[in-house]
Amino acid sequence: MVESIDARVVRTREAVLEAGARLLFTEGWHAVTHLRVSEEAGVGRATVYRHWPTVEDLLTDVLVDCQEPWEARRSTGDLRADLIAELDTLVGALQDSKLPEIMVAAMERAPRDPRIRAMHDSMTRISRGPVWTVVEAAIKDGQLDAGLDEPTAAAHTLGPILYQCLFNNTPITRADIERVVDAFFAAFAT
Amino acid sequence: MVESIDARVVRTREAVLEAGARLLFTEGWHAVTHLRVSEEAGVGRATVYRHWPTVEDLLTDVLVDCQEPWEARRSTGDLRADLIAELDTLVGALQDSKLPEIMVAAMERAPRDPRIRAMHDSMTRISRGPVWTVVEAAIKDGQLDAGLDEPTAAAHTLGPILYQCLFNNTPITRADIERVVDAFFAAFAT
DNA sequence: TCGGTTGTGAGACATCATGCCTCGAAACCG
DNA sequence: CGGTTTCGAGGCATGATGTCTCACAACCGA
Repeated sequence: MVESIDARVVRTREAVLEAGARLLFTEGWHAVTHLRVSEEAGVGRATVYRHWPTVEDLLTDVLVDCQEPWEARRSTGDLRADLIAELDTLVGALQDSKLPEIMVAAMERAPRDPRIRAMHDSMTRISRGPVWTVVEAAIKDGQLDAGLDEPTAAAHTLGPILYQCLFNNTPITRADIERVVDAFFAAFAT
Repeated sequence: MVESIDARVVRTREAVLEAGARLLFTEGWHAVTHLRVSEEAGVGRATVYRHWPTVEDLLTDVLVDCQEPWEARRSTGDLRADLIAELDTLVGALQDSKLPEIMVAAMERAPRDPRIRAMHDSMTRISRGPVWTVVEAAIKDGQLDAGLDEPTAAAHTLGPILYQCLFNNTPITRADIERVVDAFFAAFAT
């Protein structure tokens, strides 16, 4: 038997989460406060507090709400092409959104809030998954070193890309991605 | 002709910057506020405001103050050993201080504050320098690909290490460092 | 040594964001 | 339609922040 939920609650949650996501992805994490979100959503400030007592509650829901499962694309059998394609997708997501800022903000707050840490871990896992799918298959095929595990594979593929994005602060080109993939193969191909 | 500076000013600046650094490296960025710093330094709150109107002013000075030039150690001629040694130093600094938190905090605030961005760039350059010194020498020796530039070399050495530190959140062992260095050589040795 | 100058500490004060609460009104569900 | 629940508006307490004043002590230069 399904609990029926008050239509007002549905409307409120929808409006607030939508406004929260808009604020998060356009102005960034710091803009997501009860006050700003309530204004943006056209909702009473107290109402936002009622549903999400803390900003972390709110942000958690906002992020869960917009984490559509990011599945790995179908393998073409060409290991190099597959890996490049996956990293390309990731880079695309990094380039045209506030994703880096959100990741960094989550990273910064993770040590002080278990829910944020959970979100950060979840984001890490999601970004890592597709790469690992490809790599894992290649290991089974005997094309890559069987000693590779998921964190290590991620560190050697996502690591350089994220470094360039977060520290070098330069746009990531197709050539950059190919260099990363080729370096990865040079190091771990059997 | 040198401007003589009031001894009281010197004392205050010294005490405050020292307290700021202590707070920054033990409790982290978020702990550095005018109030906390003034208490720690045994100085009036208004005095801190007088010298550093904003927290960013304060943090900038604190960080500039503790960025002793981080010079590369003397090359032993053994490329692999030299690179491992440099990365080892970096990892040591990462492990037993709040450095990761500071880097992340700077990263998060950089887009919204030019001074913080400058600090972040400066930290990036400082961390990158020793590695590049080693790599540059190896390129001149013909041991490494002449196409390597500083950002790329950093991405492929510091990138995986920082990824492990910031995303995997696992301690970095000597073996991890060696794997990174070996992967780097496998990819870029001539 | 001394006197004018200047930094300091203590604290008052206004402001703002936050979190909590209450209330009447409106919308909802059965 | 009627009891229940949510909503919006706004009040209130709190704590952090930034500014200001003022008496005092330390400083510097003569």
